[in-house]
Amino acid sequence: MAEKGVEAKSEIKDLTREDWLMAAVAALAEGGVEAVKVERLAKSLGVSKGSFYWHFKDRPQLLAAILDVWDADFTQQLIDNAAGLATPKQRLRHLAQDALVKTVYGIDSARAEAAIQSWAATDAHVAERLRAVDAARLAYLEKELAAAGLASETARARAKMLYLALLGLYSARGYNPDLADDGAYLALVELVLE
Amino acid sequence: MAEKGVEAKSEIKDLTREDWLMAAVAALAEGGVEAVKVERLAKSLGVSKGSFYWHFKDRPQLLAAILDVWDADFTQQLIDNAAGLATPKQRLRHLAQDALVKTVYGIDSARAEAAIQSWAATDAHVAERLRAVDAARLAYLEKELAAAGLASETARARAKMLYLALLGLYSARGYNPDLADDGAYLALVELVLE
DNA sequence: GCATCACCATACGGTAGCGTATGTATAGCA
DNA sequence: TGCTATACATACGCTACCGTATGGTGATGC
Repeated sequence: MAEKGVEAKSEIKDLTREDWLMAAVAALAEGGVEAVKVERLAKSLGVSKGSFYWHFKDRPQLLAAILDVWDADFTQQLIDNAAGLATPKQRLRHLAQDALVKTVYGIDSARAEAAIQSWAATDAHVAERLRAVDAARLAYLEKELAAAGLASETARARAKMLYLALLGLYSARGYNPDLADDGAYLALVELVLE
Repeated sequence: MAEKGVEAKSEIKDLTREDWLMAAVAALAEGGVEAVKVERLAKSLGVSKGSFYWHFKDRPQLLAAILDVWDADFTQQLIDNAAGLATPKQRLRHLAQDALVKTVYGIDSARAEAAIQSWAATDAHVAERLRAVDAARLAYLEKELAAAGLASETARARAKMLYLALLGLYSARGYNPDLADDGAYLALVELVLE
């Protein structure tokens, strides 16, 4: 009786490692690292934690995998997406837009970033990885600002302004949407470009 | 034999409610809300939790008291300190300096702020109080920027820029001192003032 | 048609944390 | 010398976690 197509509609299928990972990232974005608990995720996925320990060695391994997902899917593509445009100003504006609207796999990347930020404040490994990401983003901003005609010292300072404001915006998204004003941020981009 | 001066040097004195509170605020600044645990604080204070439950009803009451301390001692004085200066630009510059260097009771107020920020992302009561503080700070910045000669729409947008960047700087202080660059922030203040 | 393997459930021991109940030491005071 | 209040210690039951051990089940190979 049961149809055997490659994928039946929504049969009670086994979970994949990615299912667990995405649930974990979602939990991180919503409640911070302290919300990423094995047994809570299991309940939210409708399985027991026996499933988790099949796909992962332990909780630290899950947390490390979360960072990898964030690094690969939430971080890299930002810069890549803008690379095609002609002028530095266009690229910077496009990058700002991207940084503001992005949701990946249905997860608000701003809240994920904010969660990782505060996570980094208490975990040296996370701090190290985050610093690396920050450095890459800052270097890119600085480069484009210099290409847009700013002196190198000015470009460096203004890159930090842009990035600090972005971090603040990510932080504010979690509790104060009125403050987390995309328009204000875009206005800052214009201001920084003179 | 025992001297009975009002305060002997450092006898094994009983703790006060304030001792507990300050330890709690310090723990919050260093490890976030999740680090504010009754039994951990007790150990760090060299007493048992019997002491805690003498001074406080329960943990929620401690957390509420933390917010009160932050509100009163970390928030209000900032604006008050700048009030005496002559021109709006002077007041804004002084305010920026204050926001950057402030440590209260030996606690880095930036890290405390960052902790409260991420706390607000998962607790509606905290979010509400933080929004009120944000609104007051923003209103002040906007007022001074307008007094410095900016059009009202511009003043509002630039107040948000300044404040978002400050939040970002607070966030970065916890893990990336190079990014949390006071100089860049002060340069932003100047840029915003044209 | 039976063995194997992928995937999951169940049950367990252990820790950290909360709040409560109750005992205890000390100081002030009568 | 006893009475009382303050400030803490100790011991308890409870919950939420982690990780492990072990058993079950359904699909697949042969």
